[in-house]
This record gives sequence, C-alpha cells and structure tokens, in this order.
Amino acid sequence: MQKPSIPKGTRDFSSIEMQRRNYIFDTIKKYFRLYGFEQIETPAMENLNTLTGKYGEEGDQLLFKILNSRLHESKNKEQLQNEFKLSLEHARNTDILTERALRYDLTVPFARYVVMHQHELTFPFKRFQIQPVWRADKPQKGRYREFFQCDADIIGSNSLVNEVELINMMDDVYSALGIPTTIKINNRKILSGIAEVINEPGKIVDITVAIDKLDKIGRENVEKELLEKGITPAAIQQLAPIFESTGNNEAKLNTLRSFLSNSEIGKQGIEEIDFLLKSNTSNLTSQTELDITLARGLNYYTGSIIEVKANAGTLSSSITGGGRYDDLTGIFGLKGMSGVGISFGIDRIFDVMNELDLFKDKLKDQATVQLLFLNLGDAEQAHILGLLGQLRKAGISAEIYPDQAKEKKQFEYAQKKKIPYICTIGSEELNSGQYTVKNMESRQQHKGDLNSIIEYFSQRSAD
RNA sequence: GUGGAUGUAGCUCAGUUGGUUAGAGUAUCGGUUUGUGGUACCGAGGGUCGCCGGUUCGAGCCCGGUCUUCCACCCCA
Repeated sequence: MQKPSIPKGTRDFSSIEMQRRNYIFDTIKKYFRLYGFEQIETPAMENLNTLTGKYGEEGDQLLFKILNSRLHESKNKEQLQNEFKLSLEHARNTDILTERALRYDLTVPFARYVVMHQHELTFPFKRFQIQPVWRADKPQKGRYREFFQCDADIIGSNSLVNEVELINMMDDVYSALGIPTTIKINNRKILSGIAEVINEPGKIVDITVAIDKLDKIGRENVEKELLEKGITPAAIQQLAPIFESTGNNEAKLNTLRSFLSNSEIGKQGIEEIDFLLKSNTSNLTSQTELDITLARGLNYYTGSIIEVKANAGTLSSSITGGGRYDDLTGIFGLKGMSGVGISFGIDRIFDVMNELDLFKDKLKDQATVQLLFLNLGDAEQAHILGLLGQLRKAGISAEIYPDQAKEKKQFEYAQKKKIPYICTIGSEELNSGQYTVKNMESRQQHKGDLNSIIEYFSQRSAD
C-alpha cells in the first residue's frame, strides 16, 4: 500500500471550504458582471514561448514546464541528450525537451487570446477570467503552487477612466466581503522618471526593486543594494528626497513634482496619479494611498500599478494586484493595444477572511438536503422512492437513507449532516398515506398526506 | 535557490537521563430488548513512531542523510 499524497503546494478543498470559496467567487463575479465584464477561459497550458520573457528572469524560473511526451520514441536521441546536458548547466528552454508550460498568470494568456481573436472582439474589450494558475515557488504562508486568480481587464483603451472603474470595483468587492483594505497605487512612469533624473535610465528595475524594500530593510540597506547593482553613489545621493518622502498623498505628489520637474515621462506619471486620486477620493470605503515604493516585478507594466493589502490579519502580502500594460499584445503582433487589469487572489482572500472569522455572518451551515426518509424495509423503500420524485418536482430537496440500517444510525446521519427534517415511514404510513415530518431541532411534527407535506415545505421556504 | 522549525492511531497530541507487548482524547465500528436522534455506559478495530542508514546489548528518544509541512529571505495573488 502506498501512502496517498498530493504535490507540494497544492490542496484539496472540502465541502465547507468550497462553500466559502464559492461565496467569494460569487461575490467577485457579481461585481465583474455589474461593471460590464464578460467571461472567457483559456487552456491550463500554453506553448512555452508564449509565456517566457514576460515575467522577468525570476518569473521564467517559476514556470511549471511540461516535459514532452514519448521522448523514448524520439528519432533524434543524440540531440535530446545534448540538449538535456545543456539544460543541466544553465536555465534553458528548448522545444525538443519541452514546448508547453502551465499558465503562470491570466494576463499573458489573455493578451495571446486578444491577438488570436481580434476580429471577433469589440474594443475596448472588457473580459473577466477566473481560473487556476501555477507557479513553481516555494510554498509559504499565503503562497501556493496552485491558486486561483480572478482577473478583470480592459484592453483597447488608454483612458484612465478604466483605472478609476477598477478601483471602484475593488472597493465594492472588498466592502461586500467585509475586508478592510488599503488600495496602493503608483505609476511606472514615475519610476522611469526617477531613473531618468538620476541618470540611470537602464536600471529602472533594480532601482524600483530596491526602493520597494524601503520599509522592510531600511534606507541604509537599500542604498547598499543599489551600490551593489552598480548605481553610482552620486545617483544614490540624488534619491534622498524620494527616501525621505512622507506625509499624505498630496505631500508625496509635491515632492515628486519638484523631483521630476525635468522629466517629461515623470510629469506624465504624476498627472495620471493625480487624476486617479482626485476621481476616487469620495465614496470609497478603502483608503487609497500613493506608494512610490510599489514597484511590482512583472515586466509588462508600463503605467498605473495597483496593489491591495488587507488592513487586518497577519497576511502581509497583497491580495489583489494589477496595472497597465501598453504593449503586451505587441509581442504577438498586435500593436497599439493598451490594457489595464487587476487580479484578485482568492486563496489569500480566503485565508484573510478565515483568520478574521468573516464567514460566520455570511454563511450559515448549509444542509445537503431538507428532508431525509428513514429506510425501514423493502416495501417502504419502494414507496419512498415514489414520494421522492414528487417532492423533488415540487422543488423540495430530499433523500432516502440508502441502507436499511438501524434507526439510531439513520438519525445520527441526519444529525451530523444537519438535515433539518426527518420522515419515518412504516406499514402504518404505507396504508394510510398519512406521513409525519419531524423537525430535528424543535422536535415538532407535522402530519398529513403528500400534498400537505409539500404545502408545509413551500411555506417554510417562503419565509 | 538560502536559512530555521516540524513529522508518533483518520484527527489533536502525551511518551521521564535511550530499557519489556508505544498511550490518551476524539473520530470509526459494535453493544446497552428491532417506530423517534443528540447526553451516558461497555467493548472492538486501527501505529514498520515520515523514509533510509549509523551508534548501542537495546533507539519513538542519540547521530547523518533524505522527504513532507510550516516560517523567514527572494519574488509574488
């Protein structure tokens, strides 16, 4: 006998968990539709070359690649061996060994989809997509190797109205779920402007990644890291106003306005942020915060960057992330398609809600069925099967205990499954056609013929 | 990929400086007179102590390796 197990970083979801997860899915879907997004799905696996190069060097390493099938039947084993040897020496992709991979996110497959289906789509195209993605990360708190993303993207529109709408939608979802959140926003153009101003335009990624750690490792260590990355001490010194930037959104914007006064792209980023903050401040329940340390490693972001964190609980990582990408489809041959989107991390949302005990008020214990018939004998069983058909036609969920087990056992089954009503049928009921339905909690009983029973349940469900 | 912790019955955990046939609670199954459950009592089954190796007369306990899960770093939803 072998011990059963599942791959590292994956999980089974039992009934209670599914009820809770579905509650989150349903809530998110409701708002996706309310805001006018239409649903699509794409395959679990993509061609490897669709995915590589879109997520940064780190991201490429985290792809779950699928080994080609039937390697033993290959006619070119010498080449295979050679490629395998090379793969052992350094990170490498080669069609002969692997040409497919599990999707890493939903955005890149979406870009691929848009290009392939461009003639049947109406732009701006608003799609939502809820599917699992896979990352070969080391599992940790809030980090799984298989998890669901819930994406909403608008592609084919440059308008910042889209960002405003996405922020409104995130706020709606989180206030419906009851999670207190902070929506952090930033803009790649500001980061580009900073790199430009300090004369290190080629080091945008290094600079942003280092700045991102400011609150984690402190200014000194950030400066040390920047030095290690080859940024000149003079440039680092110039960054001082950025490191020292504090205060509210308006104060931070002012700091940036003077810092980026000579950078066209930087000024553009400031204007965009300014617009978002002004458009959104009124009716949101979440706090909106300009956070210039917000970088996001994904290669494809070019404008707005958005991230949501829960204000309560112990999970420090983000529960939603997103941003604008000006040219993701360009790689696949469709230029001039700017898009912006967000992704809800439902597995982390689930963890936060569990920790904060937020499901208690949202979901009651759900019984599998309303009514259980005890099974006491062959004749009774046959009779009950007939009754079940009529009850279900009337919309009443009911079942029969499949075995003719001891009554005590059948009662315990109902109790454990929290089935609210029991009906016992024996020879007396068979003859009279009068049945007794018992409420397990109140122990009250209702007696009558089938129509009376149906009537009884109809009234209950109307309450 | 780097560092730290963890692993004993289905589940939650005891297990004394290494010393007989490894325990408890809970869950499961059966019973306490076969037409009305929850509490109570009695009984039963269930563990190659994560896996491999080493030290020892003797290892759940000590040592090495390996895997799992969890936590931090990196990065991310």
